[in-house]
Amino acid sequence: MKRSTYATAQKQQLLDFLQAHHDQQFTIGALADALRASGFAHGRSTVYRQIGRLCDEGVVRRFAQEGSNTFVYQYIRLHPGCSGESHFHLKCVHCGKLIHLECLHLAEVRGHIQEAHSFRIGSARGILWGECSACMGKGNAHA
Amino acid sequence: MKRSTYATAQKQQLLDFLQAHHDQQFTIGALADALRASGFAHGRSTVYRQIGRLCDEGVVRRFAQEGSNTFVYQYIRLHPGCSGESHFHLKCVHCGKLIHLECLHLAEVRGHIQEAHSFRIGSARGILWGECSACMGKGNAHA
DNA sequence: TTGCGTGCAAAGGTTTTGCATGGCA
DNA sequence: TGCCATGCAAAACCTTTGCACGCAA
Repeated sequence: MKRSTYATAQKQQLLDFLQAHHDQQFTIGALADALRASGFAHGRSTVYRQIGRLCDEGVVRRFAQEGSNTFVYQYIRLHPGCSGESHFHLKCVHCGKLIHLECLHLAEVRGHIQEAHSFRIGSARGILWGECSACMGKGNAHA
Repeated sequence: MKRSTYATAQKQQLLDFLQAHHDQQFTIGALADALRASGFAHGRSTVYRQIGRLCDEGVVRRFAQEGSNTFVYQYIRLHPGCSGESHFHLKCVHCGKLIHLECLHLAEVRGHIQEAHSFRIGSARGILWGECSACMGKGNAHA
């Protein structure tokens, strides 16, 4: 199911960078800057286009931050033995950190919601927003 | 903690409209149009400003839709006896419908995640995206 | 050699801001 | 009467698109 694709240096560098920082989120501008520093001159359009492709492929996810209207992007690490059903993400509102959860307790939740509430949580969509332990300590304000 | 505020017709109409359609989401443009039809000429800037205020107050929430870069807004109905702890939302990826859930089973989940995974789900942030029963029947494609 | 990928610049669309006017208190 | 809210228009911003060149296959 691979399309016609060329393996370009830009594409590889972008993917490498995202994988290396899989628990962080980046704006397009930040990505372009970071990659420029890596030695290649990445145009913004290219980053947009590559990111768009990665989003389509499900490798990267786009998030909206509260209070901002620029989107951030983040690599979604898919564990080899990930069942999907029991796979959830916790995402910190403050720092954007993404925590991957493989927990049977949560698999049960998915089933419960489907049966008791007639609602099917998408396998890649089990994301709960909240506050990570690091940010909890810093006394960040909002709920 | 109310600020200095004047009760204007526009403000009231906007809130009324959002409350009356609390399970639907709207773009700013759609809101402006709908309100214009209601007899008042709502300028876009005003809608933006009022919506922004409502978001700050927690009465309205802003969502980003996949594949679109315009935001949608939705009234968040807060039930009188809502504990917060057991209050979750299910939001349909397809139609945007927001289902309010008061379920003890989920309250337990919140506790579990906090204890076992050191992560605190915000009381107003327990939102799970998926597919509602109506859209499931329509055979909508994506996960 | 073919045609996709890239980068620049321009276009497109959404959201924010400045400023004069109008309406609530 | 004072001052916030409104609405128009312009500005600011992010994202997408057009086009010519470069590079992978």
